[in-house]
Amino acid sequence: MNTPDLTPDAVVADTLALRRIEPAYQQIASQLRALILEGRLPAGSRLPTEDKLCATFGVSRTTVREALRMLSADNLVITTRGATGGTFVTTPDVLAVQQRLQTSLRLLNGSNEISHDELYEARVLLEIPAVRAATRRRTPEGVARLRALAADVEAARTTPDRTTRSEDFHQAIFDIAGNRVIALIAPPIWAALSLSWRERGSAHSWASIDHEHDQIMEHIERGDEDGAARAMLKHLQELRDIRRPEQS
Amino acid sequence: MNTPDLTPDAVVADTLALRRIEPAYQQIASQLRALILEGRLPAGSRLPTEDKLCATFGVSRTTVREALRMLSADNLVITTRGATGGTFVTTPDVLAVQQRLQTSLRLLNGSNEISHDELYEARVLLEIPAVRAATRRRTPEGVARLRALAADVEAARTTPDRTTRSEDFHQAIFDIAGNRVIALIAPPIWAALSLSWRERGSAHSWASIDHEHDQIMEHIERGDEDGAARAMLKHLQELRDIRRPEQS
DNA sequence: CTGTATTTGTCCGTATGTATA
DNA sequence: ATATACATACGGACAAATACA
Repeated sequence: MNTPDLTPDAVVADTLALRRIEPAYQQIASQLRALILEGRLPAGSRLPTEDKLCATFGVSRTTVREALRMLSADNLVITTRGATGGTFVTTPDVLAVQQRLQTSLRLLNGSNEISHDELYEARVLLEIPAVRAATRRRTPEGVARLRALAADVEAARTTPDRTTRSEDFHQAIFDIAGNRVIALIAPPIWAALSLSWRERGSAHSWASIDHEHDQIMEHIERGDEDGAARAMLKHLQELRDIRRPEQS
Repeated sequence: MNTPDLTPDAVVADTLALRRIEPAYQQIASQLRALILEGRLPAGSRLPTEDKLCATFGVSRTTVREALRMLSADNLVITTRGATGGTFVTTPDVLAVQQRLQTSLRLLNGSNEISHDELYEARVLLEIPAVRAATRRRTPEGVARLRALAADVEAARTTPDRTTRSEDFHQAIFDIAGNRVIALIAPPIWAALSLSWRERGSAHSWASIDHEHDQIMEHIERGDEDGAARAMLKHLQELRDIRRPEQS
């Protein structure tokens, strides 16, 4: 009656929509994960003890623990030891999300699924609109903060320190721009980018970078959106050229 | 001699830079993770069997397995059963990265660390530069693909189907824009956004959406970057207004 | 300060399921 | 069909950390 040209096995699998069986620990992890994502287990709430989870799921303690380890790797729960210990639903953490995204981008870059040039272009594509938004939404406090950070960059003497301070300066622009989604996504892209860049800072290039920072700040302060965008683009190109000198 | 106003405990902890002890399974996961990220365990390579890992780390099987579960939750390894089974380093997977980013954004949105408006603005901030890049880098094949997808949207009759097709249309623009970093990041943002949007498609709004798609396509085809950007902005605003009608 | 209870961390031994040769 | 190699799962036990009386 039912597609007689298929093998009996295939018919059964197809008509009943059978799925490959999943290990117990994965099923448990999936169920708990769903509860957390649906908000039925709110952040900070405590899961049952491992023994109770064993009872409810009808599995051994090893199985439950493996499921909990998966959730903790997802940054969905943390477990603490001791009398008042247990497994608790974590509050979402921006930093953890950024670190995870960074390693993912790094791996995708390593396997040539995304290229160096795309990372750089993505940075430009994020940072130009961001500096425009920052110009529109600037506040006296924000501008003052930028000035202080630019001074920190100039004061830094070693290359690693300079790099860190410079990233703070750029991050501050994202903060002033006021979009936390963009502010969250941009740093992992920079980080993945700079992992394959060789640092080549010289006293000469540092001076020109300081000058570019100043120009960006001035345009932001004056409310000159186009000028700020132009200055930022020039700055990013300069940063790229410093770190990847032409190799003839 | 050494900061005598601190408690002895604090002095010891400070001078020796002591760290909180980590469970064995976390240490093992960290070590293996580092090996994978450094590329010393290339994608596809096979880890030692659980028994051998027990021997090298000097721990029991339980501990090794919990560490492996953490790595598998990170999408760094997969394990298969059977004689030729074992634990293998995975090749980086774009889809897995996107899904993870989506759930992260969803959680951050739920805990008010990022707002609805920021998600929408982020979409605009990514999509306007993308449609500009797509216009510059358009190819006849790409434009033909856009036409086909726009026709698919018009042909779709149910609201969910329409939504899916429309996302395909937008995704195609990202593909033509040629930046896989942006193309990777945008969909999770949409998805997190649409989770809190109520679908409210009506026949009337569908017609205007189809018209906007056509206009975007025409500007891309003519190479009119500014026009394409304007049309896209108008379209995104329309999409927002449909789904979030003013609630007076 | 000293148990004591609670809970996770870790180990061992054993049995089962699964895929390959 | 049988053997082999591997992950999966169980149950029991003890150690270690933490809070609290």
